[in-house]
Amino acid sequence: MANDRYEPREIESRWQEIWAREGTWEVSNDSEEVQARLGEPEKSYVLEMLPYPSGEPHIGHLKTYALGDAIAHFHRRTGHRVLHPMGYDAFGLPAENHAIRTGVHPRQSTDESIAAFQRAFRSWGISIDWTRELATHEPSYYRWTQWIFLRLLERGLAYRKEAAVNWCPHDATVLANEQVIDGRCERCGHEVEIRQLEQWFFRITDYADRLLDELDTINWPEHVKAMQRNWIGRSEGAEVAFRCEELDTEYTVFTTRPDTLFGATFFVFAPEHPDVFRLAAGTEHEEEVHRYVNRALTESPEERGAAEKPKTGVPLGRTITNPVTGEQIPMFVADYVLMEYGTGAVMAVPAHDQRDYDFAQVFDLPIRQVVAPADDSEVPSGEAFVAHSENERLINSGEFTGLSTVEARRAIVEWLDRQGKGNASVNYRLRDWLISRQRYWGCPIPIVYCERCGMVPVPDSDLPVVLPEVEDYQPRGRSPLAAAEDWVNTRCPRCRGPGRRETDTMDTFVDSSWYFLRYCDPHNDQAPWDPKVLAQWMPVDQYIGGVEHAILHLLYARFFVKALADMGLVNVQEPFSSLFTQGMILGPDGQKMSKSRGNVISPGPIVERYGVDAARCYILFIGPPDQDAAWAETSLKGVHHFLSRLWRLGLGEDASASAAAQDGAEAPADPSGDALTLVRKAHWAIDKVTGDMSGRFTFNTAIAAIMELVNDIYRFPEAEPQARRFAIATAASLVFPFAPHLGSEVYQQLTGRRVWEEPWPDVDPDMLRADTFELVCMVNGKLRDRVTANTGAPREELERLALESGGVKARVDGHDVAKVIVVPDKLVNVVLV
RNA sequence: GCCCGGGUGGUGGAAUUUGGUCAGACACGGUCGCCUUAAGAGCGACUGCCCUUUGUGGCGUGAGGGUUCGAGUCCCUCCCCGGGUACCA
Repeated sequence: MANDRYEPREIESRWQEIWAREGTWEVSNDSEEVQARLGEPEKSYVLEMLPYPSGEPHIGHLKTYALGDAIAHFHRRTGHRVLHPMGYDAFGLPAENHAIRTGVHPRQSTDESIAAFQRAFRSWGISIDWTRELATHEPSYYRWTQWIFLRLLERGLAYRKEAAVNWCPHDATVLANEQVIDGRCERCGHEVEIRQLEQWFFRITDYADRLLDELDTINWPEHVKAMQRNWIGRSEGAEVAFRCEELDTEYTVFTTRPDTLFGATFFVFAPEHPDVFRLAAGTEHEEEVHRYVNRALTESPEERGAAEKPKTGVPLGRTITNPVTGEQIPMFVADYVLMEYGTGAVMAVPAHDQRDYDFAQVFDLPIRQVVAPADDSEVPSGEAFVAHSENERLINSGEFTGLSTVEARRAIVEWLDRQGKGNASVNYRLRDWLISRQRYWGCPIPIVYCERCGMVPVPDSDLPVVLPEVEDYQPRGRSPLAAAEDWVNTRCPRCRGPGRRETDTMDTFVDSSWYFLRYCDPHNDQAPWDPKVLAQWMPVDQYIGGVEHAILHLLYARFFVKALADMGLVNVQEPFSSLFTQGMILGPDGQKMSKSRGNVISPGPIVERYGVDAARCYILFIGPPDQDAAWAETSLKGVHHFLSRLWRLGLGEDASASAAAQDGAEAPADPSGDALTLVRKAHWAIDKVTGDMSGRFTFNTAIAAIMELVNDIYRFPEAEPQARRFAIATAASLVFPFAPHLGSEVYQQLTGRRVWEEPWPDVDPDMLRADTFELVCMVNGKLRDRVTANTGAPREELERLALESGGVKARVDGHDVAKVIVVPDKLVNVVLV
């Protein structure tokens, strides 16, 4: 033996080589015939969110893939055929911005980064089926992104319109609503402007109800579902038409509180509302309205959105009729009303809406209470009465007075309906998905504009529309592709006349909205996938990724799958049956890792020094994986120490290899003494680890259980060798999903076999219970004695044992016993009067 | 404001599934010892707080109340921290 030190890198590269050479983690798409013959072992599709290849992988990647890999290994060894593929989300702004700075083509920097990720994944020993690898910037992939775009276009789910859109002046491109955080670009942090532009959209709003309702069918963390519900923002209410007699026009508003209609004492338009100028024309306020609107439009969304700022607005100098009271109520324009939500106009009920109340105060407008608090309490002055319970009743509301707010909602909507003045309605916060980007490094939109035929889709047979080479990536308010004249000028696919290509590219979230489907059938060049093959694998059984994608990616992917399912191309309604969102690894200072803070931990040197098994185990041991955790190198050393101890146990057994060959690592038939203790501990560990892997993914306690097993093996050096070998082999087998190299190594030392080919160990339930236990004897809830009792002993016997025990007896004598609580196999509590 | 999480030793965290003793598993850090020429590694013991009563002692899971024979765990009120979201009518 060269030395007796644990040398992880040697062990790790040896096993990695075997897995690469033998393609251990590859799975095939079986024909139906083969499937029938195999008797259909259950499939399991385990997937981590694909990485965005930029620079080198960081420690967060290691966490994601260590988590997914542990689950994949566990599923394999519990009898599943596991699909565990890998790919790269290769288009996107960072590579392009890098190109602008350095002149290096985005393809080159992206491919270099992909190579770095590939090296990392191999050196981390992640069990990937490399035959299914893909990257979204390859024409063989984005050909089908374009194909899907055309299918959406055919169904009216992709469309072009001019709209007020979010524009990032720094990145010189438009952004989806989901990509604007607090009025700023999620990528570069610059304040977003609003521009009127003609852009491509996906009609995700058509799916709002299904995206909402079908959240109930999937096993996702509740907070992620809540975020999606919030984002979709479904509100039930009514549309109510208000008539302006003076100008003979009608304006509809959306309200969630039709029951307060009698309290509507004025009416407000958003500054962007197209009729504002027309309404003000010829009134004394005309000029003031123009000034106000112009100022409002130049304010950034952030300035305007400040909730605490005092209400401002201007009267339009005209009135409109409240449809239930017939009153003429004044109209205003005010920037607290948003054009993007509802109809861009609201009925104002100052008594029952805080914003309307504040506005009414500024303009001294009437405030008419129409709902009475249930308990007749006074409404605090300066506040609108907005709280509502089932018991509140209407006042000052004509024939509806006395109804509860719930009844009134229905009754007033019915009345409006009969009068043709309104109807029940549902409103959403969700907007259609804006997918155009005025940038180079993305998937070209397969559209040609022809003077004669108009907008013409590129035929399927001409796909892919390949991204051309350009000299200058600098965005100048139009896509850099516009400069590629040879590419832009083309023939119209319909009339063969001159045409010009669409020069915007697609949002990269389009690329990643369907990659999990392509993994199922990655080499198909006739279709994006064969629906029959897809049905073998979809849905993804376990999806793993960061919570930062809770809305964007996860909502878009769900929309894609539903749309594709409606076309008959996909067999499921939801892409990801179960979702696990992992927490971040923070720097040693407890702060988010960042170059500027100088607290970045790179996986490379860590793996070099301690081995990847130690790094992976440490990341999982640090705490529950869905929580954030600060990096602590000393703790990593502790895990390395544990792995060394396990490794040395394997080494010790190697010396007695002849014995190992005879009885392998079977548990001894009838152990006793220390041997029994060890065998029992091993089964306890199997039970604990299996439970942790199946439910909440609390790998930290699973690893702690294996640590306890290893500690016990050290504690009983004299135990019968066969029991020791069983315990060591069990520890190796259990640690394999977390430390696959060491697990393989130690297991092979003991048994000569490959641990990943072995089924997951079975628990012997008899070994989980001891024959006797310590019966806790309490008096009035205080511990007074312990005695040994037989497991499974009847209540009467336990009660007798407790009452006879010295500590109890001394306190019970001379008192009356009120009752005796017996918890089988645990305790007896004697309650005195 | 609203919606989710969460608050346990010097530190990360266990125990929350089903209310069941002794809270604090497993680690980190610390103290002491063994081994070693030394260092490292390794091995072992101790490590919530308090006490002029060292005891089958007292106190202890953000604060206060409650239910119970029994509460970190359930209920109520409140405080604090993290995340999401917001003039959404």
